[in-house]
Amino acid sequence: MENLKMAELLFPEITKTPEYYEELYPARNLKEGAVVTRFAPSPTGFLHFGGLFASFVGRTAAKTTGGVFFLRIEDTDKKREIENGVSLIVKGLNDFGIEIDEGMLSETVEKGEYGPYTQSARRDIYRCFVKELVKKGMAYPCFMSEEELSQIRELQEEKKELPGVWGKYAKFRDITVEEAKKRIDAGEQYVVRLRSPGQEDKRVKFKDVIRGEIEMPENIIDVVLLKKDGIPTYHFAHVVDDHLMRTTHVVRGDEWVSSVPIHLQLFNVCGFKLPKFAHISPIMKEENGGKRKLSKRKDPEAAVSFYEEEGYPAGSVWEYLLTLANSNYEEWRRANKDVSPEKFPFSFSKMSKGGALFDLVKLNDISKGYIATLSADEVYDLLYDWSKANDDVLFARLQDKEYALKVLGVERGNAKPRKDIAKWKDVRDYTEYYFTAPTSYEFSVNISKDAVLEILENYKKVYTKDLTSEDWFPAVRDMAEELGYAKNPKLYKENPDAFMGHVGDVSTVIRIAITGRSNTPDLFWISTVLGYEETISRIDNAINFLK
RNA sequence: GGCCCGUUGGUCAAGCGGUUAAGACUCCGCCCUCUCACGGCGGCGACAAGGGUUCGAUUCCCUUACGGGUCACCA
Repeated sequence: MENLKMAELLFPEITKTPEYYEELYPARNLKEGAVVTRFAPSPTGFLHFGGLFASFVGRTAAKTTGGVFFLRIEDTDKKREIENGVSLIVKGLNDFGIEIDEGMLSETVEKGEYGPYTQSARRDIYRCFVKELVKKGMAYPCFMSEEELSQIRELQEEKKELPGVWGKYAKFRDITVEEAKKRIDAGEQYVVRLRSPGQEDKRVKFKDVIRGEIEMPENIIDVVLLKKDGIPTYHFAHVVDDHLMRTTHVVRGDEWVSSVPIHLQLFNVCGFKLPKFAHISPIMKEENGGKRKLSKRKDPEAAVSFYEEEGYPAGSVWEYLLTLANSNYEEWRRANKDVSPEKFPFSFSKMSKGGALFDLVKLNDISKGYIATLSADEVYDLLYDWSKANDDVLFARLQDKEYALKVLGVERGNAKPRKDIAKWKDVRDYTEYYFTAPTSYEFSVNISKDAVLEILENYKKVYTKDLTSEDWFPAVRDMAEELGYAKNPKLYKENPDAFMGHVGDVSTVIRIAITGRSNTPDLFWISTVLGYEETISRIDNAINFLK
């Protein structure tokens, strides 16, 4: 009776019952084994790599099991919230192709039957469930002041006891309705706390799908359920939301494992079925020989916008994350070259328990491999979008699509495609010579100026309009031989004194004349892209430069 | 400090009582080759330390060290 009165005193405006919500959000009709999970960030800043990783894992788990992945915004802390926080997260997710089945699509728009997906819009739901707890005597109003709280904390530290409001320190546990009413009428503010049924010497066990069995002391703290502003804490909101949204797997960072005993207890007192937990280890960064968590403030690569700005395609980042999540992915990838990554049999239990160091070199390697599998058209489209926002010069160059496709198509699409582009930011420099003729040249010191001129003059005669790719190299080789160069490097090495050099030296001279560089892809194809006139004109430029 | 978790080559990692301790990235050779890239072959390089248990421990237990997380009316 007392409990019921207390509930009405605290929550007079709540008329709905938990049953109402249970019916409103029925069990999901999904096939056996389907994973329902979510990404539940606070809108406090840009999406960071750890968040992207967590949502990626959730997305992958849902996708590979025919489940649901949704985005819930945890905005119960108004103080830390920033403007456009939701948009920042949604954009970050979009940029990397993390698709959302349900939840927030923008600052105000959402989709799905289990909403609202923003916690601030769920106030009545939480209050309804807290009211129920009060009715059952499992929760109570607490009028302790901040000073009192820090006082008991000091005392507890002194006595080396568990800090927090528990047992004998929970002075409002048994407050009467009369007293509560008196204090409320007097304008006192209060929080609602759980009356923890935990016992000091008991332990709880749970199984994390990544980390396995974990055993910890049972929670005995009367945790805050509703803050003085009537808004729930993370702990309570998490329990109510994930129950009502029918989450099967709670995927989140491993900073949460230490509060699992609280969550376990909360699910229990509410009479909710327990979800499975998947606690992901953080991605680390090396610093001064040590490891530390990738930091939003200190590390540019912590912000997902870094990858967008550098021009790592979503597919590259996706594959990198997959190798980070399940290390057998690379092996699977090699065995299933043409299969979509979505078909990869993702497994929580294969995830690493320790934090992995973020490895940009590895990302580059994976990205090169990924970009090498793309067609010139695909590269063009991705590059077009990227340069539009990030590189005006490149963007202007891409306006001549026909030419750009030729440039991007050099040595692409064959059995051994080139792997030399890791990110779009590299492209401008990498393709520079297709768009601007070299203005200065550095020919090898081993070859005299006269010899260079001789090679170039002769090459103008050799390089004809109708030359094919099969004929090109033999023609260069013959020319080299005539001028006194060995027709292959081996011959030259065997008898260096007999030759002026070898065919490689000759083609390098030509290469530098045309591109200004000593290392480039196949010269014939470069010339083909440039066109006959341009090629000859560049040779002439080089000749004039030397004279 | 209490409570959790972790520690296999420079990095990411297989391994789950008996293995010459996989593989990938990096680095270094060689081959292919007109340069570069690709590709192929090969090499360098590891079970944090000490105790147990066991015929036998990288694998199981304990201790130590180191690293990480957490102990809010923040998530």
